[in-house]
Amino acid sequence: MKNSDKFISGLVKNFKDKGFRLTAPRKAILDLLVNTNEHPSVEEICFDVHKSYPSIGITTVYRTLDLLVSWGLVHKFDFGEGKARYELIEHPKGIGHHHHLICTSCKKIINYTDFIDKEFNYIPKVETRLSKKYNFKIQNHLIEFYGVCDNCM
Amino acid sequence: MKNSDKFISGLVKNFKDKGFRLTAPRKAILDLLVNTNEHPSVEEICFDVHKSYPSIGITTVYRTLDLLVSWGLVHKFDFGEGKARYELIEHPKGIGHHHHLICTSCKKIINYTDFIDKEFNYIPKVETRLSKKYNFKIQNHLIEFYGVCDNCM
DNA sequence: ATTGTTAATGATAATCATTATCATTAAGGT
DNA sequence: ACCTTAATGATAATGATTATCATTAACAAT
Repeated sequence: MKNSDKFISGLVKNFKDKGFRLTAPRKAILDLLVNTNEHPSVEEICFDVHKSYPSIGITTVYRTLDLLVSWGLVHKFDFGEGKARYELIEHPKGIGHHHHLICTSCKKIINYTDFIDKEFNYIPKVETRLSKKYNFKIQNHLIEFYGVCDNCM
Repeated sequence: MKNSDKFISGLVKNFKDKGFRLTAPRKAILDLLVNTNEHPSVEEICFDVHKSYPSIGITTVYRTLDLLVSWGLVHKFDFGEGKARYELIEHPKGIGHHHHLICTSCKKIINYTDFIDKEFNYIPKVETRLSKKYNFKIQNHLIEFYGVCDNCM
């Protein structure tokens, strides 16, 4: 069994366990999310899914993503483009968890994944503390640094 | 001289130094930003500024905020409401720098400001490292934890 | 396997934040 | 006081997201 199939099974299970129906458009959307390394927008997801499931409607893409986001399985990004971008939080073969440097001038986004040890230790400790204090089940985090890039200085 | 006046002077200087004109609507918007503890939306800013400067147009609010964001003086937040919210990055009397816990189910936002020592040490170290590595001048950061709150569990 | 219930879909229209346009106004140097 | 030109604000245009609703199809019960 491919690694990505395992992921899809897990996602599918989520739908069933929560009493939602497992439909063809939902499967097609999940399949796309598992097989991309990007942060696709709704429009891009719709365009791509259209290849395997031509009758896909954009409304369904919005609705399916909303579900996945509310279950903490997908993260919804806003990079200031006026539209959202989406990414599976646990990704079978993606670029993996990453943080961003965002240039406030030209909007360029730099992904970085080369965390130092300090960074690995920091997050779990803070998460444990906050979870307890606020009785909040943390599923994901977003760390972004804003500033001025090379070209814009 | 009031603390908030000092801040406004600094902001004003920014406009002059960069060759932008210091106009009444811009002054009114700065004044509002300095005197709020909220994360106001464009609509809210427009409404409030209208009291002191009734002819304010919403376009000017957008334009002024864009300038301040591009200079790294104001942070533009997206809390998933379909509209942006804004806050002065260095605030004379605000709630101060804070991070967020965001419930992906009901969208509730919890601010927390009680950082532990580890958290104080972590950020500057990472910023120094990233600044050097990517030749990027960091002005601000955003740390958000996503999950499920008390009520939604 | 067939049926019945009802959630899910997708075309379309509606909404709403943001951006573009452009004639008019006013900042700030001369 | 005048001039140049950036800034303004009313309005229209755009574009992402959401609401509506008749139709379709999942899947539990038979």
